[in-house]
Amino acid sequence: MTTDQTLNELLVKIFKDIMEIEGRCLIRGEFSDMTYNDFHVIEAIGMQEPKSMKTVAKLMDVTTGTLTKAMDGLTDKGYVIRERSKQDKRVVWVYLTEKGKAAYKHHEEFHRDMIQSVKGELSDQETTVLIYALAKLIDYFKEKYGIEEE
Amino acid sequence: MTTDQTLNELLVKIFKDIMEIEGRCLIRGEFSDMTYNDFHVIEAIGMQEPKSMKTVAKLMDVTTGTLTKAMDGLTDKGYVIRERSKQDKRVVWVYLTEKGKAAYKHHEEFHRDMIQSVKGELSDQETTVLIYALAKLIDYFKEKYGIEEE
DNA sequence: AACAATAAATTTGAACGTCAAAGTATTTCC
DNA sequence: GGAAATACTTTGACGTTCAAATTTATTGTT
Repeated sequence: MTTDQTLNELLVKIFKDIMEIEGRCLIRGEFSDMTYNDFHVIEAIGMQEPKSMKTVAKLMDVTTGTLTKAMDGLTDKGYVIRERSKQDKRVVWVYLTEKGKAAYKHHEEFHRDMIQSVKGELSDQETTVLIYALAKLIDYFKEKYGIEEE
Repeated sequence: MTTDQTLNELLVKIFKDIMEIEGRCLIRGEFSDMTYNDFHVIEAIGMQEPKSMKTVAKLMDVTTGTLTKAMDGLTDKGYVIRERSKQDKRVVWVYLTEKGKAAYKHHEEFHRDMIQSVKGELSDQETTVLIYALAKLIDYFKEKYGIEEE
């Protein structure tokens, strides 16, 4: 087995594992009525001020139509509040309820835990190489495929 | 910026990029009638001998019902051949057509390019460390979350 | 040999995520 | 005031997924 094959298989497997672990760890307990996508919407809304639908849709790289549907579910389930702007009545502001903020923190905590776990398993030197390699890969993507920052 | 934040952001970004690039690079030209999922089915079928529906479904971690639907599309589009076994008439064998094999290679090439770019940027020693680090992470995931090999 | 249990695949019905395109209400600009 | 642009929602279509029901075939038991 060449190192190329090994590296490829490891990357593919890491990818798959993280997907599976994220689903398994996030959607449980008080958050079992949520979907994987719901967490990403909540992440995009953020903890700070309200955002317009347009802004959130851009952050997520989806159409506003798609977002409207997702937001229907999140407001029904009590994670998000939708409010028509009074200044500009075309605009709808969305922001997290307390429940929504709890979900945000739950998601954030998962990521923090995962990073801690990763770092706990690696030496400082290994962590450095990992960060370097990932950054290289992102640079390469940007150069070759023109992937832009959001 | 702490290394924790860096690592988290890199991982999140890598995920997003790979999803976007894979979609953008794979589904084009002669393969523009395919979906992202189609490529994963084709990968699971493989270039070698035929596989049963059951086997492919297990490899992909989906129900056979889900796979049947995906396979409907792939046979219609001419990437896969379905044949009922004569030994055991419950079993259906699936295997790639020439077109299917071309799609397999197209997908494989994308991954090879990606790996080459990573390796091109790293020294032999760094590559060794990276492989070691990734393997360690996978072991850790398996232990902590019980993620199993397919 | 008959019958029950098991097995492989397909079908059905439901839910979700996605987009493009059409529709509604509002604002901006000339 | 009217045309164009904007923000959002709705609609219709398709893809992915599952659980559960169904069909067909094989295996195991008595």
